[in-house]
Amino acid sequence: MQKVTLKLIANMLGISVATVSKALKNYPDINKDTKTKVVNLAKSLNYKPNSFAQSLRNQESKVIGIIIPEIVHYFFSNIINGVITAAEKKDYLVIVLKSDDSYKHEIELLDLLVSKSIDGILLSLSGNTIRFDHLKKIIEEGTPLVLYDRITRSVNCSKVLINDVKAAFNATEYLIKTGCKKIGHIGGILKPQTTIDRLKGYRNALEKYNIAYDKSLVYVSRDLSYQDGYDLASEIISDHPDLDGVFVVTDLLASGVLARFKELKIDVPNKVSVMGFSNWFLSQITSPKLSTINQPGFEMGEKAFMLLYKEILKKKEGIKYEPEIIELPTHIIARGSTKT
Amino acid sequence: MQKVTLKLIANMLGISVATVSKALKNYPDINKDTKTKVVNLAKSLNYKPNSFAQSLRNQESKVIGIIIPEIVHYFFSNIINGVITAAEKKDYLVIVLKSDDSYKHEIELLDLLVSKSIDGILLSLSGNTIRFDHLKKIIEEGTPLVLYDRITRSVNCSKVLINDVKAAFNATEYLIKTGCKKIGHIGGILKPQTTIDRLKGYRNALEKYNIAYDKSLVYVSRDLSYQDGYDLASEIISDHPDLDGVFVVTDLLASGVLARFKELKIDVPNKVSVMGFSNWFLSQITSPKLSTINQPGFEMGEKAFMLLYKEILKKKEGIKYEPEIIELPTHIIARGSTKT
DNA sequence: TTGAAAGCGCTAACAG
DNA sequence: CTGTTAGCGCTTTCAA
Repeated sequence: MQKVTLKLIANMLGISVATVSKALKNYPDINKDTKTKVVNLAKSLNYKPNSFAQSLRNQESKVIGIIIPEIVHYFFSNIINGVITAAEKKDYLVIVLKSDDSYKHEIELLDLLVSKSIDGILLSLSGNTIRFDHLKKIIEEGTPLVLYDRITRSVNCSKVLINDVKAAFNATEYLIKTGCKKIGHIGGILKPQTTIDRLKGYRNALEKYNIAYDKSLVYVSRDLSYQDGYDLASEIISDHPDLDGVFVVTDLLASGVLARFKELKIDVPNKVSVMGFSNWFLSQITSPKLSTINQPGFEMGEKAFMLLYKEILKKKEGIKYEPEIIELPTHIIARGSTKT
Repeated sequence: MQKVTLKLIANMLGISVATVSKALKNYPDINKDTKTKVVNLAKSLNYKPNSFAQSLRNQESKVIGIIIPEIVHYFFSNIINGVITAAEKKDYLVIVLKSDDSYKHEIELLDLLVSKSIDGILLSLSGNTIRFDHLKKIIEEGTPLVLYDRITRSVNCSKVLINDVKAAFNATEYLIKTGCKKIGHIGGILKPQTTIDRLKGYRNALEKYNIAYDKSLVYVSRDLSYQDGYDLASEIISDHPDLDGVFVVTDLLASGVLARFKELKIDVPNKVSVMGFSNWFLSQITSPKLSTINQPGFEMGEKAFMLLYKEILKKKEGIKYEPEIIELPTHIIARGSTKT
């Protein structure tokens, strides 16, 4: 099948390639007749510009890349969904890559994306990224980069995030205000900043209400899995039989806690209240339903893309771009796993 | 920042662009010394070939596209995960697009992908796609296309699927064998073939065990949502108080059914057994845990990519490719929502 | 063993 | 209003 190029059209019409190109691009200095002729022929031949040639010429691909720690993950898929939705509106395509929470892999993927000359990159740090030279390099080389969710303060670029300290503070405060006195915390080792911030919020709340911080009430989950929540629930309750509340760093983990408590016939919320974090879908179907903090994934994806898009435009126009940081609001969703 | 091209390297070394290109590509007819010099300089300058120029020359992009009905969806994200994982091993990047179950949108996206000259397309039909000319056109135009999960028999291309009839038959048979006599079915209106096939499997099983098919026992969900399952559960049990089993077309829907039955104090599985389909993660955390059919999403994604990859290679070599169809096995996962 | 030249398809400055 | 020309960066044939 003969492929349709500007040249072909030009030859058929006996005019030059340049004229055809201009006619198709609505240049003002083209005869109306010529233009109609070209446009019609192009349409009837089903002409599609060769995007490689265009990209080569224009130095832009209309493709961005997103690197995400995990794909099968309620919160992260919401982010992807937000990004794809926003990107589509601006005629951008999205290449999705997963870091599997590996620092090394993250470096490789970033490199891969840069070598493909995508127009920009959206990144949520792997749970094991501790140095940031690879990010700085990318920014220096001129590829727009926006961090979302798992960010770092050490790199100067646009970011979309929630205030984990504040959100965790609110979660813990809610437990206190609904009558809990001995509140545990199950955190994670991954996601450095996030985890640290949520623990901090938990501590801040205790402090504000004059509850002494007890290190033995803080547990650490290896992998934030359902199973791990299940196991840690046994531990925490046998270590602290008088526990009456627990703030869990993520809903999946919290649902494991809930399941184990149920088996142990521990009354939730009357004996122990459980507060999750993220508002995953599954928090609506546990029994009792899980109280949690809403973490707006879709919106985070949308905003992250918009920041990146703005930066791409500025870059094209040769204007310096000042990084922006967007903090998305969170709020408590009270359900059956906490007292009223 | 000066960008590193073959030309730059050639100038620095006082040799020609062609020689540099060949040296970097391990051509046999290059002087060893020249080669080392080139390779070293390229490395020290951190040379990255311009992928647009390469694509333009070589007519290949090493990028494929996948169109999926929904992003935030346990089964589908597993598929995406499988595709991305397999693609990465072969140095392919994956553009992810969602059709939102819209036929019109599906056509547009396909068009978009083709115009970007990606190397191949993976597609799961939207729930509203009833004509297939757009697919045939793509195949004719020479873009490799592989259908997965929601396929159609009307298009001659490679496919990866499960046998929905058989799987639904097994599911229903399992209910019968564990003592259910009056078995309902909750199906969907979307996913034409899948839905139809699962209903068929249900009917086949009834027939085999001489249970009369009763149309009034078959319910249709609009959107396969949790809420819809919840609502339909009320309906089915009030219409048929003596119901003792129900085969539900998807786990999410089934979990809604389970929740409603629990509220109504209907003993699952002793009064009514519930069988889901897909083995979503959430089926492990309902109470009781949901018995279901395992649908291997990750593997489906992997296989779909491999078929596409084979086809892309064949196309490059100019060899005709015969479509292949891979049927993935499914099996019953018996949990607490069915009798033993 | 090397390099000149052509060309992938498109765009844009400039001349006519 | 139209066409010529140059060039984006790379690959490959063919001649030297």
